[in-house]
Amino acid sequence: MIDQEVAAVQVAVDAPLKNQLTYLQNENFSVSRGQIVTVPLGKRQVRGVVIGPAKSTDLEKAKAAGFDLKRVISVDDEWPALKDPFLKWLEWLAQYYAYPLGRVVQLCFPPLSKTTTARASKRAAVIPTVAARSEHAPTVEQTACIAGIQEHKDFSVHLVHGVTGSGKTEIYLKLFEKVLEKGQRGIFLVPEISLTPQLVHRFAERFGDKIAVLHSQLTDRERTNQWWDIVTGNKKILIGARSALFCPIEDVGLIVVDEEHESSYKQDEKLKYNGRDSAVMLAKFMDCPVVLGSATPSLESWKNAVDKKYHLHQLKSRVENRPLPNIQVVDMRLEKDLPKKSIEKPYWLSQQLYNEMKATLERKEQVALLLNRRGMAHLVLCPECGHTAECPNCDISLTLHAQSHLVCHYCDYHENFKIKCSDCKEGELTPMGLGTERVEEDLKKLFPEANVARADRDEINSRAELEELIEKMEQSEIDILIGTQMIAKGLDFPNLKLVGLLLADIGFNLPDFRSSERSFQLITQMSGRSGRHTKADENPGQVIIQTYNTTHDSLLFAQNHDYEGFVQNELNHRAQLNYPPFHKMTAIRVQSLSLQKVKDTCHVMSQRAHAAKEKFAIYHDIEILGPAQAPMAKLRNQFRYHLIFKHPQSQRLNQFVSFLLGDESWVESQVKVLVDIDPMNLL
DNA sequence: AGCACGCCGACT
DNA sequence: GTCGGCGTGCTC
Repeated sequence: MIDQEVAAVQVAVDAPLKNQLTYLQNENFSVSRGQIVTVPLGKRQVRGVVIGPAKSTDLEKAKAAGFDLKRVISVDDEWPALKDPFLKWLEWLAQYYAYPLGRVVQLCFPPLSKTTTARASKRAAVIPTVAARSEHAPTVEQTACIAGIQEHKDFSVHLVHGVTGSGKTEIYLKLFEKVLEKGQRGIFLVPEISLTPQLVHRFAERFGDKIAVLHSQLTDRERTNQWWDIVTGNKKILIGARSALFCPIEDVGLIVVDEEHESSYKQDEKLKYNGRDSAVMLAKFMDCPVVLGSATPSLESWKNAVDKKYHLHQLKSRVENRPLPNIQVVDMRLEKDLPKKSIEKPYWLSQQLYNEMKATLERKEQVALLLNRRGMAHLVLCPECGHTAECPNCDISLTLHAQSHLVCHYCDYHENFKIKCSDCKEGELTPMGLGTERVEEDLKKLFPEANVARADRDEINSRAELEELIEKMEQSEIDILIGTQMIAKGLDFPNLKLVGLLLADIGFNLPDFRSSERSFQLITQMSGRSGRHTKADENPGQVIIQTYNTTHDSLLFAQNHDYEGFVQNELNHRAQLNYPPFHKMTAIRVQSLSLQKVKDTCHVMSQRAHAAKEKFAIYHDIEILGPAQAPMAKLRNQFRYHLIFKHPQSQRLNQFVSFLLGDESWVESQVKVLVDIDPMNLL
């Protein structure tokens, strides 16, 4: 009697509802788990996924809440029903990331419906047609790595730690070849930024038209067509950014996550999932191997490898024994004491980097400079009264662009730059601090013969523009490239022999426990762009790091190419402070236009948290931090506070948070409470 | 998320 | 009078 069969189903509908809704079966047909259906919801009709038969308790609950059950309207037969390993994965996501299943499920649908007639498009083909290219024989290390992974055909996680230029992509290609031979399909996940034409080209050379690509710059029609190509099995390998995981592919034989350490795998709105972690779980449900690759693995993955949860495969040398670049550190504090040379050199450029640039350009080789800050000046300051121009909507100073515009990098606020100080009406606002725009301008004066190009979010807005830049770099039409972290990832230019990091300090002291790890990764990744194609007997690529803090751990270990030394050192710090990867973290963000409401809500939340911790033995070990102002205390006019919870087990933490937020009725109106599981960004 | 309802100020 | 702005509440 308890679980009596009733002619009703539970449906996850397209609405932000915590639970599934109960619907009666249609008299004319019967639906079951996984099927995509249309159901009535209020005055409209919405799409939903059938999760399973309703139990008598579900019916009673709905009746008690005063609902007259409605009927399923129709089955959407355009889409095949979601198969169980995949649906179970979606359920895991909803549960783990505390997000309504109905909203998670909606990510599995393409934006448009299936096309019946192909229309001619003027846009370039999504997948280029390219000639096959002969491949290099794999190195001993590569062969060992491939063999080590191929021993496993069931679920297993492999961490491939290979220095920059060690040929990780070749390993992925070989592994995918085997997947195709077995008639299975594969997923290749990359951070959005490194999903470049170069990469797609490389896969197209090997697999011809068997690949599909999903990224944010496709039109809705292109995206829909790529989606169907891979779902129907017309195409076999899906290359995509994190959202590609939601493509309901069957018979997956391998998932590869490249640059697994990248924080951009974490989505920081709506469903705040981590693409890397979700890929590992998907592989688990699909029961296939998953490969995580990086030159600088995240501490989370590294610890899993050390603990033998992941299989570790290391590549310690570059292909063809090409040498690793030579890294020098320049102390910028000593620069101002150097005797003045005849040449008028900008203050941000050290003598050493200037000399190397000159020599490199004379050899007709390329230079890339990294400065992780856009604009002309990072802030404008009145020397008379100390007033700085700040964004009225955010807790941040305005950046000067093109000598005329003050821009906020966090919202769309901008105003004209007026020299006269608006505060004391006396002083003149002076540009301070360096940005890529300023560097570009100075470089053009300093090296008038050289072609200088800039790559940052202001200059490169589309895939086409990035493609054009890459093309110019490959053709050596650019001599000096100045860019933000946009240029640090995945790019491979044979003639690039000198890399300069202008201000390595940016990021060393951000109020985020991952700032050292991020700095180490950025320095290592950027250094890895230098001299990738120098032969074993040639001079290695050069890297010059300018800094005011020459003794920072990230710098010293990066200089010696000592990843393992860095992680060991950093793991010790994290262990002492109970930070990830030792403890799991969950952040609860509270935001509102009213500062008082934010504070009040945090206060109540904190009391509830402490009460639960005291009352229940299972929660005694939960660590509660805050409430505190978020480091960006005001953003887009919203005040922001957060609470952070830590515990060694994610399951216990999850339980605690759902207990805290199960009933949100006490939260005042106009206050937003957002949960971030495994946050990557505490700003 | 949508969609309706209801309360207020502004305009024919 | 009524049109339309948005804050609030509800959906099996």
